[in-house]
Amino acid sequence: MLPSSTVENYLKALYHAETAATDRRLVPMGQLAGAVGVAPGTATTMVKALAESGLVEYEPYLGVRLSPAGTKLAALVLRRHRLIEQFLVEIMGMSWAEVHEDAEQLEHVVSERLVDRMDAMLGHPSVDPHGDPIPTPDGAMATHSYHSLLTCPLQTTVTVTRVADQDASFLRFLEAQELKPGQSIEVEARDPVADSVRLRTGDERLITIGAKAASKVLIELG
Amino acid sequence: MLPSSTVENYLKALYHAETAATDRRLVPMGQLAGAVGVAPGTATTMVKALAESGLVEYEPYLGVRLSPAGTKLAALVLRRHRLIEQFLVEIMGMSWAEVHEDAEQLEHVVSERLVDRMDAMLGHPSVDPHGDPIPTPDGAMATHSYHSLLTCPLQTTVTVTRVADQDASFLRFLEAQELKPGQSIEVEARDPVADSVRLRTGDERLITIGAKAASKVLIELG
DNA sequence: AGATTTGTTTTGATATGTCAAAAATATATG
DNA sequence: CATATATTTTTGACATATCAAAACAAATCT
Repeated sequence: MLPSSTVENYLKALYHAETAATDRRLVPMGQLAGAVGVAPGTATTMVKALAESGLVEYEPYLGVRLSPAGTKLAALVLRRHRLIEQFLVEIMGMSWAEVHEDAEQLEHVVSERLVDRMDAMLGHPSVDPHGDPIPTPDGAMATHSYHSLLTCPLQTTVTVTRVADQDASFLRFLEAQELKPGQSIEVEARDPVADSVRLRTGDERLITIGAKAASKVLIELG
Repeated sequence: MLPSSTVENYLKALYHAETAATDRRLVPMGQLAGAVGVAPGTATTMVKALAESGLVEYEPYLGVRLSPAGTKLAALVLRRHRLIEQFLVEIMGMSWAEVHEDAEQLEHVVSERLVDRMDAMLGHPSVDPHGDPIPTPDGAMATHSYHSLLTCPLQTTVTVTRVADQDASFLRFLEAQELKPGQSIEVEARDPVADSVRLRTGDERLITIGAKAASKVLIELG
């Protein structure tokens, strides 16, 4: 039986929660419920069903983690999602700030045939418009540990490679400030008291952003 | 409240049933249930709910017809469906025989933004790959009465303009026989006893097809 | 430790969409 | 026109996914 879009959304949320966490602990139910947007009790019910199907491992009162099967399924959903985003931007000329919602719907209905076709038209891309890696058809995802504008060395040219946030207004802000993946910048200074980071963009403009925003802009040295 | 895909499918089935019928009678429940692929009782329940929402007019034991509001909604679903099919064929290079299933899923989730973008990329097409007319954004559909290979004059050059069937193997057959919309042919003869129609294709091949198949190939004179 | 707060599970309901089979109605046949 | 056949509706049930609020467990704080 193929997983409903509801199941796919729970698995995706778990995948994100697990990769966001530094350690390998269980994801608490409250967090999962919040991520999926349901009441806590609903998440409990659903997780018990997922455990029944072998997609997750569930420890009552402690939390839940994806099983190998669940991890693979989640990766395939992400593959669809990210290929769709790349397609919407590259082929259909949509803004990287507005494709997330569309991809969120389409990821549950596109056929494998369609995904393969998009993949081919895009030349088998390895990342989506936000720099997120696109898993392979067998569910393997390149894992890369990034610096962010909050952790990288100062006064050094770095390249934005990934943005860990899908919020449209944040993405539009980054676009306006020339902070999209691929663009080069330099961190001038950080001010822990003001909770801010001062940047010098490629065209020599100086801008200051908050620490939380800075932590979402992932970079590579050079 | 926006209509679920289930509702959209019922409306679409009714639209097809109504335009397929020569007269303007009510669509019987059994036919609707068959078209949607549910048990008769299920259709009754659903139709009562649709009537409640003002999308159909329901006459117990007699049948059901779309209300003006229901007709418009159905036309908008068809608009999405047909634009998607055209997009999959023209932009994504998929076969006209295989796009129906994908469109059937996508039609319920594409955003208006996405539909508009496809429409623009395609140059605001008036028909889809099967020659079916694409309704306008306000739900207006060009109605055109066609001849078919079963009713058109003999020994006269005609152009295939529309195919009233979505079956993949039938469409592949037509493609192989050079009977896609746009291609010119001539009806040599009809044999009522053998229930067949003999055609001369553009490249002078002679082929014979059954009357039922012939009735699904719609044409224009010249 | 005992009490409070926080987080989780259970319980009882609800909404949507579906089926099988019994009951009701309409249509066709002799 | 009365009965047999078709179709349609009703009924009772089920699956999925959800919530609110009560019950329960764990962690935290004097």
